[in-house]
Parts: sequence; C-alpha cells; structure tokens
Amino acid sequence: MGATVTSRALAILGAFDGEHRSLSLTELARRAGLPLATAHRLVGELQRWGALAREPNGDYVIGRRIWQLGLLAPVQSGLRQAASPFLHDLYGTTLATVHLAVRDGLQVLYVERLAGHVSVPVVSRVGSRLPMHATGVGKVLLAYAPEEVRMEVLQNLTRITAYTVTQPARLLEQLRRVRAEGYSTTGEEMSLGACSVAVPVRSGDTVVAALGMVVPDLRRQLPRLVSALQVAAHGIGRTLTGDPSIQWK
Amino acid sequence: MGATVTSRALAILGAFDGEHRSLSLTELARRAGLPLATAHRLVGELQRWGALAREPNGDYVIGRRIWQLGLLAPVQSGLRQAASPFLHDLYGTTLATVHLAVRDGLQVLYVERLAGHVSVPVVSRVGSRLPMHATGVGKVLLAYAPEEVRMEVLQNLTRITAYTVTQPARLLEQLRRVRAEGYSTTGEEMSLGACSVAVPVRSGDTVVAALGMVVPDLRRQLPRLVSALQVAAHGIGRTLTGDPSIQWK
DNA sequence: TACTCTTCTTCCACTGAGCGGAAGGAGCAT
DNA sequence: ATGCTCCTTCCGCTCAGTGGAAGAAGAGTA
Repeated sequence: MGATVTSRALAILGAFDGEHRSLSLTELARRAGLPLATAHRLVGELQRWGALAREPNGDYVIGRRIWQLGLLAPVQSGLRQAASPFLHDLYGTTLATVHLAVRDGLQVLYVERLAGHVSVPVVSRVGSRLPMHATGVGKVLLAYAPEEVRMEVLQNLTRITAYTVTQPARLLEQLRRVRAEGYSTTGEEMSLGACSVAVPVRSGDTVVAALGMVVPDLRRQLPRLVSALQVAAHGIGRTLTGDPSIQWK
Repeated sequence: MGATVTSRALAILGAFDGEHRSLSLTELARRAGLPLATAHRLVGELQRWGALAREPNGDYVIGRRIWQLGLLAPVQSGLRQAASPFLHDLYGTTLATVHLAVRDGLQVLYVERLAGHVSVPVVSRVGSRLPMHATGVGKVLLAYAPEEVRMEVLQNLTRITAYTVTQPARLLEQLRRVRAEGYSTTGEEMSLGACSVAVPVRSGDTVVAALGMVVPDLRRQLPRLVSALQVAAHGIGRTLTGDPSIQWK
C-alpha cells in the first residue's frame, strides 16, 4: 500500500460526492479507508485551511476555499463562459434541456446545463459523470476520442435500460456514423422516455466538448434541432479559438 | 515552521488565484514557498488525483476534480441555488449589478453576481474577496457579525479611495444605523463612480448573507431600490429556511 | 443517577515516508 | 559550442506522520 500523506488527504476530499455532501468524521474515515485518528488529524488541517468546513451539527462539508479554487479551473472559466450565451440562445429557441459536456477519462463530465420545463427524465447534473456509451454527448465525445479510449470503453458496455447499446460492433458502427453525419442520437438508452441529440464543439480542428439536448421524442424535429445545435456549437468554437486554456485530456 | 505535508500540498493549491490561473512548476514552488524538488513531487501527486491539470505548454492549472468538489460546497449548492431566481428578478426590475455575498473570516466573499450593462466600475468577481468596511454588502455583514469580528475589522480600516471610511467611530455609527434601518449604503468608498445599497438575508433570525446592488448614483431612487432588495432578500430567506446546509461561520 | 453505546479528541513512542541538495536531462537562445 | 533556465530523478538521513489505546463528551435507555 503506497499511502502517501497527500494521497490520504485527497482520499478524504474524494469521500465527498453528490450523494455525500456532508459526512461525520467516522463516515469520512471509513469512506476514505483511513484509521479514525489519522482521519481526524488530516481533517483538522484541511478545515484550518478552508478546504473543509463544519456544519452546525459537526458534520464536515466541502469548504469555501475549494469552491473558490474550482472557479479558477479552465473547465469553468474558459469553456463555460464561452458557451453560456449560446446555451441560453439554444434554450430560448428550442425550450429543451441543453447540455455541455467534456470527456474525462472514460466518462462524460457535464460542464453546464440548462434545464427545461418539459417533463423529460434527465439524470445529469452539472459536475456529474455518466457513461459515454449511453448518452448523446458521450457518443460524440467517444467518436472523436483517441483510439485507445474508444477501445477501453467498448470493453465494458453496461446495460442501463432495455435500449442501451451493449454490443461493441453496433456501437462502433454508430460512432462511424456520428463522424460521417456530424451528430449523434440516443433513444431511451440512459433513461426511459428521454431521447437526445448531440454535436461536437470544435476549437480549431480538435473536438473539445459536446453540445447536446434531451427531448421526449426526436422523430419530427430532428433536422431542426441538429442545425440549431450546430449553429451554437460553431459559435462556441469560434469564441474558444484563441483561448489556449481549453485542453483536450 | 510547522510544515506538515498536508499544509505543503495546500500551499500549492493556494498559489493559484484570480491573477494566477496557470503557473509553471518554478513559479508554483516559489509562490508556495517550497523547494523545487518537493513541489515537483507534490504537484505530481495532485495531478495524478485530478486536483491539478497541465496545459499543453506544461503549465499547471486547477483540475476538474477540484471544480467538481467545489460544486458540492454548501455556498454553491444551498445559498446560490436558492437565490438565483430572486437575483434574476431583481436584475430584471432594476437593471443594476446585483451581488450576493457572505462573510468569510474578516472579508466579504462574493457568492453570486449578475453584471449589468450600465457603465459602473465594479471590482467584485464571483469567488473573490473584498474588505468589509468599504462595500455595501460588507457593512451589512459586519453590522450583524459577532462582536469580536467587528472589533478586529475596526483595527484595520485601510483606505481605498478618498471616500473610504477609515475612522472606527464613524464606521461603528454607520453600523448602528444599518441595524436600525435595515440597509447599508456606500458612496464611492471602494471605487470612484460606484455607489451601493445592501440588505441582510436572514434564515430564521440569523443573517446568513447580504444582497446588494451597485449603481452610479443613489440619491433619486434609494427607497425603491431598498424595497426591491428587501423583497428579494425576504424571498431568499424563506427558500433557505429549512435547508440546514447554510451555516453562519 | 448510573450504565451503555457511539462518536469525537488527545497522547505518545516507533519508524518509514517525505525531504531536498545535488546531479542529470531537455530545450532554447546566442 | 556555451550558457541559460526550467524540469525531472536519485538517494540516504531524519523528523513528521502514524495509529493503537485511553480518555472525554454526548445521547439514549432504564
């Protein structure tokens, strides 16, 4: 066990996630896999610095300092800001839930989201991750990902709904079409009752993000949605070009 | 020098700020006050975990993982979300730059901001900190802060513009009036050409945040602005009550 | 009030993880 | 070639971090 001090401190931070926004010391220690006394000391240091804070009841939560740091991340400052006005336009003209996502390792990371009022079950949240093979934005990012990433994702196509694509050959064929046609679609592959379209966002000639939307049904309006998405994606891309702070991987 | 390993890792993260979003290893080491070799090793660990990332040119930036963690902070999840619709309303009716801020130690921390089109010099940014004695939201937060905080702030009233209040007695008198009248004002105390009004946001009977706006001139419309602010602040407070994730210090 | 169970905090002697000076690249300008 | 700056790796010494254990502080329960 190569347990460096830093990795332990990070393990503590890593114990927090969307379902665990506040944790008692004991839970924290257990989730981080650390002895109680060790966790106690590290947590104290993290708190003193402002990385963690305590709620009135004594539980620990992520502190303001981490929040401030997060605002400095390129994901936040570059991509999001460039995209924000286009997402609003897109939402204005289509009234659908709009998503901006990047690839992070083998998953899709949602960077921005505008939620629509239409009652479509949407699972994503800003800052959350989902598998690549079952989402519109995921398929786009996968289509343009390095070969090795694509191969690794294909190894493990977990079924989520009855419509999730789990056969590597079929997914590969779909990805080929994404590259050929410039957009991807899904039909209830992540959650029943939700379909999606997505297009790549390019900075120069690299795909840096994917822009997508979720709607109850695609059939009727697909061409309209695709072109609206492409206009927005192109706009974002133009804003980004020249801003070197958006990196791919 | 009590240099724990964790504090060194945190010093590295702390080297980033609004003016230094990307740093070379050498700069990072210097700003964190660490020997190069030490910084190198720590930075490597932080990067492996996702707390830092490298730009194409090799410089380090805050990583996605920190950004994700930041989204879990109570500042972000509770207060901001509760306030968001009210801030938009407020902006819609007044067209002024609107601010939501909390106290963090002896400073004001800006949690949310809607920038107006009016040409008023505004120094705040989301995630940035400013001194309490020279801003509208700061005076509100100071007025309702624990006695000891108030005393410590009074020790050190740095002059920023010619209009900054630097006499403890005068500021104390102003704070008394804030508590009596329920709002604070500033006139070019932080930057010339900018005035501000602010009101407290209460959850139950504790003041958890301050809501303010910046305008070129206050005279004419003060009562209208104050009442708009109070309506919004009240709305935010009502949304917050029952959400225990907003703590006061 | 006394007992029990859980969670948090403090202590301290042992030891191996982290330290950092120094040497070795890598890149670039002159 | 030479000098410069910045990045990466190495390795033996040592002191910071470790974690078991004991004590404190609550919160039920009887």
